[in-house]
Amino acid sequence: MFRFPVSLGGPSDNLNQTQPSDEQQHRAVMDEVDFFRSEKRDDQNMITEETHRLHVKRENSRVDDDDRSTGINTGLNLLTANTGSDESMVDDGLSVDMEEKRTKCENAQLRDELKKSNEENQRLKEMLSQTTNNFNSLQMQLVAVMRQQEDHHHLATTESKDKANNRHEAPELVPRQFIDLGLPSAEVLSDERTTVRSGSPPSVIDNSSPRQRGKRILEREESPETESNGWGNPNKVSKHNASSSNCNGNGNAIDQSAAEATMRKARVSVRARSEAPMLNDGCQWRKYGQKMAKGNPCPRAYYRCTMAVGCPVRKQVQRCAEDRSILITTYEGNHNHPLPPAAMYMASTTTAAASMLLSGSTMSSQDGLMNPPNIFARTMLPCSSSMATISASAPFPTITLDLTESAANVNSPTNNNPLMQFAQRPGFAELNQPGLYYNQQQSKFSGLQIPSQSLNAGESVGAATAAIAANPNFAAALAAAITSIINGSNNHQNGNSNSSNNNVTTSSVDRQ
DNA sequence: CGAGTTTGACCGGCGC
DNA sequence: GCGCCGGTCAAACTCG
Repeated sequence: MFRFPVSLGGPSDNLNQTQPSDEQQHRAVMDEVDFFRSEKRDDQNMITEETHRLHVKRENSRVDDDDRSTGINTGLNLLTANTGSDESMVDDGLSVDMEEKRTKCENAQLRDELKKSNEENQRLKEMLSQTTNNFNSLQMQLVAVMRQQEDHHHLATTESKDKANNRHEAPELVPRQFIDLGLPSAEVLSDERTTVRSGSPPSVIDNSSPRQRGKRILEREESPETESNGWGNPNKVSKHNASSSNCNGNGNAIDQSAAEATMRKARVSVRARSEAPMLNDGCQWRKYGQKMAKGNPCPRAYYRCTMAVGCPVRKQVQRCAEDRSILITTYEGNHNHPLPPAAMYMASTTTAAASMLLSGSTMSSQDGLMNPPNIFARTMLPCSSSMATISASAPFPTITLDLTESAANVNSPTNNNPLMQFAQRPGFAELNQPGLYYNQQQSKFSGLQIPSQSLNAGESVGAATAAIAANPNFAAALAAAITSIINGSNNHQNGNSNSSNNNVTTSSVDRQ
C-alpha cells in the first residue's frame, strides 16, 4: 500500500509512481512544484545545503498546508456560499468527516514528505555513487601519472648512470631490469633500449631467449582474453607490453595499457573468517580452475568475473592452512563494467588498496610513510590502522586486508571503517578485529575513522563514499597528492633519486 | 539446454 | 636439462 520511491531516474520519475486522490494529487503537485522551484534556484549548491534546503522546504510546506487547512475552515464558515465547486461540496460534510479529511491530508502530507525524502536520498546516493566513480577514475589517472613520472625519472637516472659507469656496471642492470618488470610502461621499454645502446651485455638484458619470448608473446596476443591475463608472472605483462609498443608505437595506448597492466598486477588479499566457501562480494564469478597449493591441504580455487565479457578481474579463494575458518580471497584487476552497489564497495576498497600498494611501491623505503602519494592512498583506503599487510616477499605486489583478528573492537566507536562493516555482512560471517600492518618497512599508517552507523548491503556504497568524503583528511590528502604531482614532482623524484634502488622494495626485486 | 563446476592436461617460470 | 609449482585451458560432467 505504501510505496517508497525507488527510481534512480530523478525526482520527476516519482510523479507517476503514486495515484493519490484528487486532493492528495493537488497537494503533491503543489509540493513538487515548490520543491523543484527551490531546487532549481540552487541547483549547483552542495549536498549538505540541499539537505538543509529540503528541511527548510518542509517547514514551508507545513506552513502552506496550515494555510490551506485554514482555508478549509474558512470554507466551513461559508456554508451559505454554494459555489458548486468540489471543495465546497467537501466542506458541506460533517465535522467528523472534516477530521477524517484533515487526517487524510496530514497522511498525504507525511507521505509526500517521506516520498520526497526518499527521492532526495536516492538523488544523494546517486550523486555519491557518481562521485565515487569519478574519484576512482581520478585515482587511476593519478596513479598512472605518478608511475609515468617515476619511470621518466628512472630513465633519466639510469641513462646518466650508464654513461658515467659505461660498461662496468653490468650487475646493476639486473635490479633495474626487475624494476622495469615491476613497472611496465613505455618508459620501461625506452629504458631497455637505452640499456642495450649503452653497451650492456645482451645476456644481462635478455635472460630468456628472444625466440622463446617472441613465441610467448605471440601466444598471448592470439587470444584477446589472454591479453588481459595479468594474473601470471609479471614478466609476461612486461614483455607483452614491450612487444605491443614495438609494434604500434602508440604512446597513449601504451600508457593506458601500462597503467592497466600495473593496476592489474597488484593484488589485494582479503582474509576473513567465513564458513561459506566463498565471500559474497556482490560480483558474479565463474570458477575456471582449482589447484592444490603446496604447503596447504586446502585447494585453491580460481575464479574470474563474469559480470561482463572480458572483465579482467580474477580472484583466488583458499582457506588458510593454519586456521581453516579463515578464508583468503585474493583479487586482481579492475572491473571494466558497472558494478552493483554491493559489489562496488568491495571493488572500491580493493582498488583503493591496490592504488595504495602501487603508489607506495614506487617510493623509497624511507619516505614511504610521508610522501603525498602514500598519504593519498592511505587516506583512500577506508581501513583503520593496523589492518592491511603489504607483502614484500610475494611474487606480486600484494596488500592483505586482514579481517580475522579478535572481534573485540568491531563494534567499538573507534572501529567503524566500512570494510569492517562490509565484512560483517552475510558471507563474511564471523569477524574479528582488523589488523592493518605495513610490514614492509615496519611502518604503520592510519586510515579513516568513519562515523559510526550500521550498514546494510544497499548502503555500502553510500557509506563508503560518505566515509571517504566525510573524512577531513581526504581533501587535504588529495590536495597534497595533486599538488605533489603538479608542483612537487621534482622533490619527490629527487627524494627517490637518492635511493633509486629502494624503489623496487615492494615489487619484484624482493624475490631475489 | 545453457550455465557453471570439476579435473586432468598443458604451459611457462624458476630453482637446482 | 630437469623437475617442481602456479596458473590456465578445455573437455566432461552436473545442475536447474
